[in-house]
Amino acid sequence: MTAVVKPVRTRVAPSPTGDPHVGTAYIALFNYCFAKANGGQFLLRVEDTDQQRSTPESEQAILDSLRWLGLDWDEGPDVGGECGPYRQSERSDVYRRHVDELLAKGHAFKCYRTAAELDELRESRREAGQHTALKPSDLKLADDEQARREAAGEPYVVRMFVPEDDGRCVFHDMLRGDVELEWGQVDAQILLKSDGMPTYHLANVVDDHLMGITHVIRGEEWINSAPKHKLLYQYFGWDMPVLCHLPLLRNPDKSKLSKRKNPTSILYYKKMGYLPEALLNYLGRMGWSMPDESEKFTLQEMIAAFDISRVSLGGPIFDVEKLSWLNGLWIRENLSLEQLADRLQAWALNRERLLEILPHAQQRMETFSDLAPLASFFFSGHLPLKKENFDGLAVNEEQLLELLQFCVWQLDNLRDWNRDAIFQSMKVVADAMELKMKDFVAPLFIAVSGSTASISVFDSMVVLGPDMSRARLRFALDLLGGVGKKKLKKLEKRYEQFSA
RNA sequence: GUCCCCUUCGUCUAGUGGCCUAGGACACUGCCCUUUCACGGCAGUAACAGGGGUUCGAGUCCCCUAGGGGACGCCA
Repeated sequence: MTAVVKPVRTRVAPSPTGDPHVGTAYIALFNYCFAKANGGQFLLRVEDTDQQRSTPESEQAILDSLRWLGLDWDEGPDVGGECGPYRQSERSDVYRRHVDELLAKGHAFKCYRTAAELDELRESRREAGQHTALKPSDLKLADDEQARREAAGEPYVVRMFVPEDDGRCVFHDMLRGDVELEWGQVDAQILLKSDGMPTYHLANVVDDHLMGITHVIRGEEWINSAPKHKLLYQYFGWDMPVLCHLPLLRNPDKSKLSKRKNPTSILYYKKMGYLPEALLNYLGRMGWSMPDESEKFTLQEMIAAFDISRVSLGGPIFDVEKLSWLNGLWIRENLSLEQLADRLQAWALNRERLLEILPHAQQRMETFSDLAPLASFFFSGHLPLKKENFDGLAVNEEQLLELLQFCVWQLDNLRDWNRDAIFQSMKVVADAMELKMKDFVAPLFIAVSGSTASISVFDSMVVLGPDMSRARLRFALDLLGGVGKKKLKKLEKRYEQFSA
């Protein structure tokens, strides 16, 4: 097999809260190395057609994070904006035109089914049979009803036709060889939503084609959608890129790496004081190894030795401890004292960061030397807390755990990170637990800043940022023994009641 | 529930049929270095999920079982 020059593109999607996810960097890293090692381009497109969650800020956060890590992307062809969702009408028009083409060729159809009808259809299928995949024939309305809804201008989506017989779809994966899936599992995927936006599946295929993508390296969770994508390429009459599905990064309990169980935001690791080189290096050791098994290597060294067949398929568990060891190695062996001073200054001891903290510190200072004890928790990772630090609070032990757990969940779901939003979301918990604000915030003070005599928790959380704040609360929760599984379920129910 | 993917020390991994008495790294334990703590050095504990094949020979190839994960959305 000979290597051909391949432009490679990776897609990155913002998460609902806008945190750039390490999983995204992981996929990007392998795309980057594959492209560079094969003389191709690394093209990037931030992708999210969901207007609810995608914001210019969340898109920018991902781009900034990748740049911080040193994964610079190449200029790609202009297929409707270099990144960002398909908000603008002129950009969604690209997809509209392609959908019209499929409609005209008879590969897609308009579907006027309502959400309630879909639920019912799925429910009855689940009860009766095996598959829940909805086929074109299941969705079909009587001709007169279809005509009626169309005439009434009811909202519709455009779905793709899929085979309804018993055959199987075979596609090739660079690492797994031929993968076979049953067509019976493939539903009549929506291509165009009723708001006129394309779904990932359509946008993905159209963009890849227009950008001249030859290799798609993505996460394992996409294996099951490969048949849909293959079908779309056939419908359009386009060549399909080579597919490669990378294993998923895992939590210590082996589930897919998630924010609820592990800090997943790149920003968290940045704030924690990890070097971008070390984080990238560590990501490169996830499911991959240098031919000589070196533990420490640069991006350039990784590219020079890159061979995608060296990827191992077991889902690697993200081990913060080993990452920390590696980071220490980088600090000790790769930085001169001058460089270390520069890095530290850029990391936290810079003017902007100081100006964020000083408004809260100034009133509480008598001498300059008061700053360190007052503000040290802003520069810390995990606080040196002990169980005893939580003694003597107005809340009992059980309430304490509940309170922290509720707050963690509340903050997980918080989109806007500012003082008011944080305060409001915390107040919801205080009210639900029928606690006085003073009693309620005391444990938060300890968890976030290490002491009840400190800068306002809400202000502190704003400065610390979402990832570090959440990590502090989670750390306190763990320190206090955590919440058992049974208890957790009960709490989840209670939480659902008052958070909705 | 249905389908797909995966399975070497607790964790990351090496291993592409004989070089495997299974190697390295993190973590852990012990010793050395050291006024302390780290760093560093040395040593130790620890794995081929189970069962069947194929083969002169299997961690490596095939099948079954088990376990884990993922997908089944007008999310990506």
